[in-house]
Amino acid sequence: MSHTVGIRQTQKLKTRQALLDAALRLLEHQSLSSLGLREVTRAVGVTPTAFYRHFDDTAALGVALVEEALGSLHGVIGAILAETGDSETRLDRSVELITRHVREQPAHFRFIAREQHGGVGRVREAIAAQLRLFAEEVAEALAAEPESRGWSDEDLLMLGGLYVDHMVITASAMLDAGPAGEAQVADVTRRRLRLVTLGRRHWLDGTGT
Amino acid sequence: MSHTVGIRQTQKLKTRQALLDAALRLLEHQSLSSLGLREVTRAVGVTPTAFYRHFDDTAALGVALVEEALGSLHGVIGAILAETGDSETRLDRSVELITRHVREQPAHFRFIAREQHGGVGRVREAIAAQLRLFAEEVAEALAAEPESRGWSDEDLLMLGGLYVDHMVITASAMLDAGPAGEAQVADVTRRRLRLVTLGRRHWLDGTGT
DNA sequence: TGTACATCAGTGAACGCGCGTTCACTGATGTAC
DNA sequence: TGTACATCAGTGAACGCGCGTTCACTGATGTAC
Repeated sequence: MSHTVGIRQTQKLKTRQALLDAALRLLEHQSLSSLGLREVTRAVGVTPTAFYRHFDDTAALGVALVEEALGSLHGVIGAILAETGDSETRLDRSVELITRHVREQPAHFRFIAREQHGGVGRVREAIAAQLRLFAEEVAEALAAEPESRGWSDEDLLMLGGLYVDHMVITASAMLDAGPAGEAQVADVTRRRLRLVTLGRRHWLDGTGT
Repeated sequence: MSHTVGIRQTQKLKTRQALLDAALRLLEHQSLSSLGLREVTRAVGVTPTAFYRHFDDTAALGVALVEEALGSLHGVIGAILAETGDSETRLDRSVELITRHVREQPAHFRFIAREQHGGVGRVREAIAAQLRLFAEEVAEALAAEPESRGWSDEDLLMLGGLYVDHMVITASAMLDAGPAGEAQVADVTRRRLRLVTLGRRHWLDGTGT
């Protein structure tokens, strides 16, 4: 029962993480399909063959990066939406949240934006699956709000997807704009979300509810 | 004055177009940063060195593809928005237009979606410039509508950008969904646009206009 | 129209280089008794 | 606790291959007279 993780496993995980970190850094200026296995191992300081102890190929490493980038975000958006306050306040909080995450983890967001429609199928699918999950989580959180009375599940999912797509757009616009243009991107995003909120409020007008 | 284009120039343009066509086909399953110059010339049937008579490198070829893919769309969106009819009809027409273009030119749209945030800076910039232009054109067309009375230029540009971003999202969603899922993507897009239209209608509520 | 020269799109050989993958290996860590 | 064997993360040499780019070239097209 003395399972104190083990020196071997600890070291292996450390190398694996080093490979992921090095790859993420290299991917800031190129896309996954042109990332070389040797390039990554060289950056870490291990032999090319060591790579195979951790991943089958660079596509598998990419899938692991998707998990690392998006896995920790589950629940975060739902938590924001579950907050109280008027719509304007919550909207500001949402934009702040994205801004902060992008500022703290730019490489992760750049990777997701780049590979969402990139050349590696398995990675595209992994990202799509995570974003679909997000959309469903947001839809579920929206369903709990009084403003959603009378909304069909389908329409809630449509709105959830719209919010998620806007998160991605905003994140990648901020990366493109850099720190200097961050405030302007945040401003445009707030106005877009305000317009969506208005649309949401009048969605059922004339439906007789 | 006998400038009947010239055999030499005609042949050169033909080869250039063949390079563009071959590249576009190869780019359906990979991204530009991993596209090889030799791969393209091999597909066309010319020697690798012939490539340099037309482009400095694959990035330059990518920029030419951006022009080919988006250059012809200028005015098209404005024309749709300039049409008359109730908002629901025009919305249907817009979604039909995107659907048709994507079905007819899937490779071009896939290329744009893939390289919008891809690994090649010059191509990213070329796409961003074109999309910014589209947003401005849409904003201008919107400004001419009576529904836009009281709107600031800034808000019109925000709305134009929102429409353009949704075009791109829709196009890439349709490519991901394939012919089978096309109808469903069109349906969700229509509902999203309907929500945006509602928001637009109530944008100035409480402003005193 | 005919001739002599200039242009230039495409050729073909050659280069050095880094790639992904294989293989047998080493030596520290883990396990059974 | 000590010993003998098993495991396995990382090594290092080797392979065949396709890459981007250079260079001097060829021969059809274009131009000047």
